[in-house]
Amino acid sequence: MAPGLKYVRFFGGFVCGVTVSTGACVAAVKLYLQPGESTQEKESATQRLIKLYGLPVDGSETRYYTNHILSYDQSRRTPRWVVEHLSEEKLLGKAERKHCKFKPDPSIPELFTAHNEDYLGSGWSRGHMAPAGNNKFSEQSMAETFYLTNIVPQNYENNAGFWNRLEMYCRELTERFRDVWVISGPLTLPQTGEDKKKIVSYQVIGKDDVAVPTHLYKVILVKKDLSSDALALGAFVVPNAPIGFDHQLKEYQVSLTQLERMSGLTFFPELHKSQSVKNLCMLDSCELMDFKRFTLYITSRKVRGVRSLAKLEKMMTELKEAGITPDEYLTKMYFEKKQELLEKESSQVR
DNA sequence: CGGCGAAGCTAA
DNA sequence: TTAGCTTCGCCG
Repeated sequence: MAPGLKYVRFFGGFVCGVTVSTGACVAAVKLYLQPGESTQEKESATQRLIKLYGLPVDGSETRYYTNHILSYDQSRRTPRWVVEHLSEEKLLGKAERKHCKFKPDPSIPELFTAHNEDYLGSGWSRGHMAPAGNNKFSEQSMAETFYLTNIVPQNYENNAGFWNRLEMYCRELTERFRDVWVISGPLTLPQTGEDKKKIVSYQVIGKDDVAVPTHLYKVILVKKDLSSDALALGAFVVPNAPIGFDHQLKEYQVSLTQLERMSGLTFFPELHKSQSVKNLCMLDSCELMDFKRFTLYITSRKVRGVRSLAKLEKMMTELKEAGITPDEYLTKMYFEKKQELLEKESSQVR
């Protein structure tokens, strides 16, 4: 392939691709034309550099998807931040994650993208920043959350456990607030050694050296209704490690300023400090599902997808052995599934 | 809900 | 024969 052609594809792919970032295109063109707009007779060496060869590009421009927005870190092969909006309506649909596949984001140049092979067998799971479960209303938007631009290497237990319950809490907030905005992303925080020196170190995985974050953050901003300006905000920094039911979400709350200092990001630049923003954990509970409720929820999800009568009975037995009594919802689902499987299995035998 | 990996199938 | 995809079963 000719270098010239490769450059064109590269430029087009990542400034003006799927991301619909017309703003970034305009900005890039403007910058490029600036030296030409100069009325000076003699161009400076700097202007010639810009005109002839251009300045470095970091690929961090804002990328727009159907239901999330993100900035990508081409060096770490993970997002820097991912923004999404949640509402009750968006959680109602029927889109299913089983129809989705993790895949490289087609708008990212091959040189800078992560691949599934980086994650598989690495000891780390592929953790969504904008969760699939927030996109029940649209197969398209759910599929887009499986692009690896929205994924970070995440501890299995954390992903399926504490972080999962935090995502559930965000969805629950839509029951009490008209608008819920969430910003999520990875952090590689300095750690103090025995000698008191602070060192930033993080694992990288796969051929693409995908950075494993030490922590994950989530900023939650809620607005009660259309008439009121009242806002509440919570910022959380969670270790990328197993976190049991003996820990509370509030243990991981930090001030927005603290998180901004850690991340190098300004999260709501137009939200003036003067405007009154309440502490989310004062206005709302900030309590995640406890063990019993969580187990009941997970079991009901498993019952929904179970294939054999034997497995169904086994699941219910194990639940009771754990000292958990099925609630009304699970009981109803159990009997429905039992009836369905009885009909199916009897028809197969004959 | 959040994931993984082995088995099985298909196409080149 | 093998790579690549789908199906299936598994776990927290």
